[in-house]
Amino acid sequence: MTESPVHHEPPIYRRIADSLRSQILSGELRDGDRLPGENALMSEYGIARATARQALAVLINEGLAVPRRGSGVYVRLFRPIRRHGSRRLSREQWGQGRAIWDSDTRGRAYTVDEVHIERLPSAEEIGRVLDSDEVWVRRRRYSVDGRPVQLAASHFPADLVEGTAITLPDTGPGGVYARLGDLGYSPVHFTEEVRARMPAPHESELLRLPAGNPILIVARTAYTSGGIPVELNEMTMDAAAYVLQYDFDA
Amino acid sequence: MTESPVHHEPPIYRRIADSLRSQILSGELRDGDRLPGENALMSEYGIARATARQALAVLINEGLAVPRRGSGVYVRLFRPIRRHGSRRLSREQWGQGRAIWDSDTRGRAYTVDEVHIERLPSAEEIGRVLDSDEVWVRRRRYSVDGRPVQLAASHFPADLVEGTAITLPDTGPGGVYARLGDLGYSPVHFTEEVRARMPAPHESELLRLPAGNPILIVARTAYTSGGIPVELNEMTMDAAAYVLQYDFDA
DNA sequence: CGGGGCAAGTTCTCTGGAGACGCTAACTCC
DNA sequence: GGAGTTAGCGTCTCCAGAGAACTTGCCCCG
Repeated sequence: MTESPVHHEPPIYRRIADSLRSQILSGELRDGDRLPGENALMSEYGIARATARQALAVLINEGLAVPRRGSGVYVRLFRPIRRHGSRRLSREQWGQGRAIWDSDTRGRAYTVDEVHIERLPSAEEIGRVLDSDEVWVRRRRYSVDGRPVQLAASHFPADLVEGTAITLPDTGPGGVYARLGDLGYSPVHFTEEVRARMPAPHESELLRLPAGNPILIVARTAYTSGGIPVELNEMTMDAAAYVLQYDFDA
Repeated sequence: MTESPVHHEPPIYRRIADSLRSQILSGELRDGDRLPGENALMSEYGIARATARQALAVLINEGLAVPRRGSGVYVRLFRPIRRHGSRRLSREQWGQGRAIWDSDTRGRAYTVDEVHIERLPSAEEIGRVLDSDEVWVRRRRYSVDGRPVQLAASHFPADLVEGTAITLPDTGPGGVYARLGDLGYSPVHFTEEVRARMPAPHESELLRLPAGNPILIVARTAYTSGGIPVELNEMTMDAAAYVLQYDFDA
């Protein structure tokens, strides 16, 4: 019809956000630096407060900035350390990873906050995967420096692990996978990984997250080399600020 | 405003958002349904337009709703299919997964849009991991139904794959891992998985995403059973709408 | 019956203003 | 010098209004 190919300029708030983002990603603004506040943006660009807020909201939304009420908006550049070196992973040791929390910190040990163990009738999907009517469920909460970052629920076929330390809070040296090895289920193979970014439904209390906070869901199933499913693990993680790095020494 | 603030009560826009979210997650509102629009919320709750927009923005932000200009805001419930059954994965077959796009569709074949192959001097980090000065880089773009969803860059030590089909666009039957197997590097072990949610810096053109769109970065390193690193793969995915499910038949 | 144009409905962008609340640093007092 | 208080600053929430841009369905016309 008319001149529709008018290359529309992006709206003001987006141009400001793009400018700030490029300053962050280029290194001009560093992690922890304070972004220009609402008043500064208002006077600098001659815009209304709501527009300035909108520009900052873009960066906050993207996770590049964190607002602190009464103080300002600060850069939160999250540069994950990808790896420490080239190390070979033997499959049995999976699950002994370390967590890297934010870029400037050394690896810190995962700590397990809470452990709940139950014997339950298995839900439909879990029963189908594990081929078992009853399962032992290990629920664990992991924290890094006291901040909860991960919920994990591992399901084991009841008849397989009955009477072993897997049904106890303390699984002993080497953890669950060592106990599975004691039972002859070793090495363990992992399959069917699922990644989904979803708003948190109600797990918020345990992770101390507001409802709707984006979380990363990872499901992993473990099979013995004989093809027997021995574990179904579902991890719910605060994805916005979380990087998990496996770093195997042995 | 005259009323004194109740101590810990969430703001209006958040209460509305919570209400809508619970309707979505409970199934009361289904995928594709139209949410009440700005005008409807304004009259229903007696609020200003900006407040209604703010409530809807929460859900849009969380990925539970998608706005369509001139039409409305629609529920976009993303219910990932977790798994098809219990199948054992042999490690060599990793990389032959299928993608499930949205919950109500059957698995669709990944299609590779673009393939670029280069021999390059390896960047610092890649060189350290692969222990090689030069690498062959395979860049691929994957699409599902014509929509680009994933960029992948796989790096191989140059001396290891020189002259093989790995340096060609078409790697032949079985793909890259079969060719690695031909070379005697089989089975392949994967380690050091990294997950990070980041705003897209500039890859936007290939994935047709706006800058700042959240993407999921996954890095995976492959080692032979002898501990030789043979591949460093970095995947950049549109995480907001993406679920990758590995489903191995053999 | 098909196509073009129009109008209603909806979201998007932006303006201006106001009170509440949290943080911080300067200040006062002991 | 140390501790408590206070004022200023900055973000958070919400109000009211208006034009632009886009979608959709309806109506008119050939």
